[in-house]
Amino acid sequence: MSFAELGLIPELQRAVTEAGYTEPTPIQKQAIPVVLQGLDVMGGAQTGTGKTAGFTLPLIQRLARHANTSTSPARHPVRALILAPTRELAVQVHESVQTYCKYVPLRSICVYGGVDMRGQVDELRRGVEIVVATPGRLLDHVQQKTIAFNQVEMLVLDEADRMLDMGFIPDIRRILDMLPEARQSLLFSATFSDEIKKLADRMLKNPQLIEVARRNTVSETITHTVHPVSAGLKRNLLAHLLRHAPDTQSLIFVSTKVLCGRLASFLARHGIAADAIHGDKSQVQRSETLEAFKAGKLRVLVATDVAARGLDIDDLPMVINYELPHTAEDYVHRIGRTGRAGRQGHAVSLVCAEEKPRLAEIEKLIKFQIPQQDVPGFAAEPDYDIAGSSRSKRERAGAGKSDQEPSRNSTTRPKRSDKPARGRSNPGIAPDGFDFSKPYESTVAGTPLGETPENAVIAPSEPRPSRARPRPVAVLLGGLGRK
DNA sequence: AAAAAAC
Repeated sequence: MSFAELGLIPELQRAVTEAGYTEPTPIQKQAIPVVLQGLDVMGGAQTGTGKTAGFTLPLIQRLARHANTSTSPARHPVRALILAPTRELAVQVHESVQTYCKYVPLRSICVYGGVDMRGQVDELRRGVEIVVATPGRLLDHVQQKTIAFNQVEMLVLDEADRMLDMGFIPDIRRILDMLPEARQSLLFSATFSDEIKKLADRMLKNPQLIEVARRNTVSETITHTVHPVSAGLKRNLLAHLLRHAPDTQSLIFVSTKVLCGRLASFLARHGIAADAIHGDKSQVQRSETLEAFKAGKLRVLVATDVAARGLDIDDLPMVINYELPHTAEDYVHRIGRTGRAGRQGHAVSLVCAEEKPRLAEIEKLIKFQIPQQDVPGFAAEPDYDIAGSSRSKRERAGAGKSDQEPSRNSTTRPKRSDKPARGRSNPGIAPDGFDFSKPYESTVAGTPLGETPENAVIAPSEPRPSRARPRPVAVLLGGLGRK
């Protein structure tokens, strides 16, 4: 089966061939003919299945029926709207649009926040048929009257379930209310919850259901590994793993923005080309970092779940879950960044005792047990199997050390008990005295070395200069009801 | 539970 057989016009076939594709993926085989007919679509597909080309190609062809070669802006009204939940995702979809528009006289733009509006306004004024956007900035343009929706023929909602999670639904509703009734609409979502169905009812007319690759299944080309490890040794283990795979580019997921930045600078300070991407970084930084990673200038990208879904990085061989995600579904999304398009991929998870329930949930969802592998020198403490009870946490906090009982922390910080208690003999303190498992506590430079395994690879480095912290310790502890 | 997204 070729793209020509799906009914694509020569201009698109040529662009597809030049992009290096010969055979349509299952979702493309299903979606392209249906969209070409002008029907509404409710689509369920994982990322990495070719979903984006599955809707951009027929969308472009529909618009190309009446493409206008005039240079007059008035001849280039907005005719298609594609909405995505994150800026990176919008950029990526737009790249696909641009690739396939190469031999078709249609103009497109990507519109998102965090950057100056003027450039976008100028481009809109010159006339564009296809707008790829994140909802907030799009509404901003509506308010400024720099965009008009009265000629919109097609609407695509990508990653609708994520939009829902992110609270975009009111924005989506407002946009829907402004669009012409007579239009073709496509909705893509990884899950079909009641809320998604409600949105689909409102947005789609007589939708064709397209679903490939059963939801929450993972690619067969990915090998999964769990390394049991105590929380305090995680970053040492990470450095160890990275060192033993020197030519491997990897994407590392953490669950908070603070840890994200700290882990990246920790790795960078130890000679690994690493940077961080998360929502508190400026959009310029986010774009530059992602580009540097894609270009191979960074070996390691540390990310929050901003990067969990949809991001397409070619040939990414390894994803590491520094912390397991809080919902099992996010595991599927995160590791979906590797092993794409039939390639081999590795999904490695560093799991401490408190995360075992999450691991069980993940294994239930993906329907198989992930092999566990102890790394010599980093194996989790004996009570690894005792998940959850605060008593075991307290014991664990002092595990292997008899000289000091860090009772202060273990009793006053119940919510952070999965992190190692602070103390002189805490193995969570690295040789440089930097304990980044404690987001809000400053670490005194020159803290005596903890019990680091013999084969730990952290090189000694300069004591970290003490610097101002965003929030004083006393305030935080007070807030948690200390004493 | 945390993350993301408009100014």
